Order: sequence, then structure tokens, then C-alpha cells
Amino acid sequence: MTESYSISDLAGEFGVTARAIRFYEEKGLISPSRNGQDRVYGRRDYVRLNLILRGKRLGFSLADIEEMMALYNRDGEHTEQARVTLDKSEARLEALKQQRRDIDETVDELEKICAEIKSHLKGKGVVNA
Amino acid sequence: MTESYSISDLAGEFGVTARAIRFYEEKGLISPSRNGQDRVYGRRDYVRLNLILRGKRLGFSLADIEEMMALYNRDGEHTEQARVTLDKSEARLEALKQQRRDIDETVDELEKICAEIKSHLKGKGVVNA
DNA sequence: CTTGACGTTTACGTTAACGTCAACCAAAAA
DNA sequence: TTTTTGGTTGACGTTAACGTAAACGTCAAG
Repeated sequence: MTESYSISDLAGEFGVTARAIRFYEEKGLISPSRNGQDRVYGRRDYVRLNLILRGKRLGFSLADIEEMMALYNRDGEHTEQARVTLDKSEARLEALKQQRRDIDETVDELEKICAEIKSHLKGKGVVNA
Repeated sequence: MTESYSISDLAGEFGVTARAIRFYEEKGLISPSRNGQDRVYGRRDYVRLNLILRGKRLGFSLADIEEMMALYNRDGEHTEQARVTLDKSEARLEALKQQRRDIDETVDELEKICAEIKSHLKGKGVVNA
């Protein structure tokens, strides 16, 4: 009952190629178990792949994504290491918030453009949406 | 008084290399005028460079950015072309909104991590921020 | 039994976005 | 006048993130 997936299951689910998935493994971002020679992906791998793709949508490099995922894997928490993790997390947060500001600006501008075009198209029976 | 900049002025202002700026020009994203052989950047170039860099922070490719900037340059607006522009704008908007959702999720997760670490570091006099 | 469908590894190819010279010109400063 | 300082055009180098192809194993269906 421990849900498992083949490589093409995952490729299908997430809309990526098997090659890409193997590549992420090669980079150490996921580590599926094996059934003989074949890769077997479990819940953990599924979640990680999801995180990877979200990171990609945000424009992060795989190296960035690896670092971010490491932040989730805090274990024993030695004090010194915890501080490092905290600093990295806060740096990431700053970058993400800058990104959100950038998005907000861009969205506003694009929405204005859309509005203008729509009003331009008005009175022409061209609007179908 | 028509404010103008040298290539290193811009490079300094935006924290990019002159090489990068020339590269953007080579790709047709900006087109400064010339004073003899030297490039002279005006207000328009300044604004465009700003848009380029914002696009980059959002993880867009230069080709994407070029397309987005073209959306701003609507001119005579032939009806048919206007529809194309509208469709493209709306597609971009969708992608941006997805990106915003991704950011919100990631920010939430990172903030939780920060909070946990902070509480872990409490009672240890290690918190300096 | 052989033909797919699906999986594997190994390895070279590709594109984007610059970095890094080299070799040059021109004006300003020493 | 020689030397900076800042700019220019090639042209080749580099890294990331896969794509693509070759060559092979495996198991179920025809």
C-alpha cells in the first residue's frame, strides 16, 4: 500500500520526460529505490519531484532547488547549523518577496494592456471570450 | 536635458556587466543611439533594461521578455493583431498568477521553517537578529 | 519465438546567456 | 608624448539542463 510509481508514471503525472527525471537523480535531487534494475519511486520521491518542478517554475536553478530542499530536511539541529539554515532561509525569503513584487507590477501592467485592447475591440463584435 | 547614459553608467546602476548589456542589444532587446562609435542610452533604453532585468528575476528567457515587451508597444492596433496581443497577454497573466501561487506556497513553508528554527534557538542566546 | 513496450546506461549534441580574452581606437590625464 | 581610462568589435570558452541516439535487458502478447 506504500504507493509507488514507475518512471513513466511520474513523467506522465508531471508532464516531464523520463530523461529529466533521471537527470534530477543524477544531480542528487531524488533517490528512488530499485526493483532489480528498474527505478521505483515512492511518496517521498513524488513530493520531491513536485518541489523541484515548483522551483523550476519560479526560475530557480537545480542547485538552488537542492539547497532549498535541504532546508526542509533539518534533522538533529546542531545549533551552529541551525543558524546557517536560518540565514539561508531568510535570504531565500527575501528573494521570493522581491519576486512577488516583480510579479505584482507585471500583472498590473499586463492587465492594463488587456483592458485597453478590450475596449479597443469593443464595438466591433470581435470579443468572444 | 534628455538624460543619457554611457554603457558603464547603466551597468553600474543596474549591477550588470557591459557585456550583458551589449548582448541584450545584439538580441534586439534594446537599441541605443551612437555618438560616433560609442553607445548612448536614453530614457527609453533605461526603461527597457529595467524591464529586461525584472523579467530575468522572474525566470523568463530573453525570448520571453522580448515577446512581453512587444506587448507594450501596441501602435496602430489593427484589429486582428490586437486579438493576438490580447491572447498572448492573457496567457502571460495566467503563467504569472501560477507563479504567484507557487511563491506564496514556498514563502509559507520557508516562514514555518524559520519560525521553528528560531524557537529552537531560543533559550540559547544565539538569536541576534 | 519474435516483436513491442518499457526500462537501463553511456555518451555525445544543443541552446541560452553570458564570460573572457585579444586587438583595436580615442580622448583625457600625467 | 606616453599612459590611462573607457569604449568598440570579433571570436572562442563555459555552464546548465536537458535532448537524442546507440546498444542492451525483460517480460507479456501475438
